[in-house]
Amino acid sequence: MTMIELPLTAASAACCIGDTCAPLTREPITVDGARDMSLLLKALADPMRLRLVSMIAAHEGGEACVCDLTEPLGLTQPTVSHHLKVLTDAGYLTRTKRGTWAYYTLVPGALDSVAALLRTV
Amino acid sequence: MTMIELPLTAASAACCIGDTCAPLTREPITVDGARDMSLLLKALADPMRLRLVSMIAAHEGGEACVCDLTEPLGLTQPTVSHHLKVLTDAGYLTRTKRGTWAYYTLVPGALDSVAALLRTV
DNA sequence: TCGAAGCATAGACGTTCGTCGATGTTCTGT
DNA sequence: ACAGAACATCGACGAACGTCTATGCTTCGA
Repeated sequence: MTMIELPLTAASAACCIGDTCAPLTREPITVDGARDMSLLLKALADPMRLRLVSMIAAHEGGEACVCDLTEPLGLTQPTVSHHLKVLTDAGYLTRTKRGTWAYYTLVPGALDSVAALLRTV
Repeated sequence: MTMIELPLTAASAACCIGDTCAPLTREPITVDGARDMSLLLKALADPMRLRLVSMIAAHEGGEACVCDLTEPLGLTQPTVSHHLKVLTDAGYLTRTKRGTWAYYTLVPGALDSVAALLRTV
């Protein structure tokens, strides 16, 4: 069987970390699993990025462009774009470009997948 | 009604962040809520700390001393103690000293509380 | 065609983080 | 009382992170 390396994202995280379906409390997580999971958590472990996720979800239509998010956060546009890229690369957000605007949306079930990873006995 | 400032820990995290019981997708999280939640996630967003939590949970009796954890991680004893302190301060672990040994245990429901915070609609 | 708007990227800078060696502290056994 | 074991704390150092300014790339409207 040929194994293919796939980038781990927040949406596909549940029950796939380190090729072990056991929760943390059954047997020790693998080294690779711990690394992947830490990347997912690290992308979320920032106040501004948490607010970004929350604001996008709460925004009308479940989507928001960069210009909607810059002012309420009190950050510059490049910084907001940076945070959005981190969240998108981790699999929490998707980007859709319409005209000159870039609209960001939550990936359905992404947060739930990560939450499932934290589940213990 | 008198409000008392309490340190937010992983065990008490569920439904208490920023005084809002709404999930992230209802209305934007508060500034303080985002800061507190990021601290909880940051404590967990490290490969070695994830492995520590997992190894302690999988250890016999659900507890482990520092000497049990140093060698399998390939870290020095001060580094392991440092990580255990971070996890303990965040509310994920408890410390019990018996003799010269310090035994660490998972706080029941701590991971679940944080997982509940990530729940969205 | 050209200027402006919206966004991404690049480079720089100060801060935080993970790790280490050295040392302090507490407890046990002799 | 003392030597050793187990652990915590301290100080230092390189790497990673968050933020900024400056700049480049598209797209739209005049």
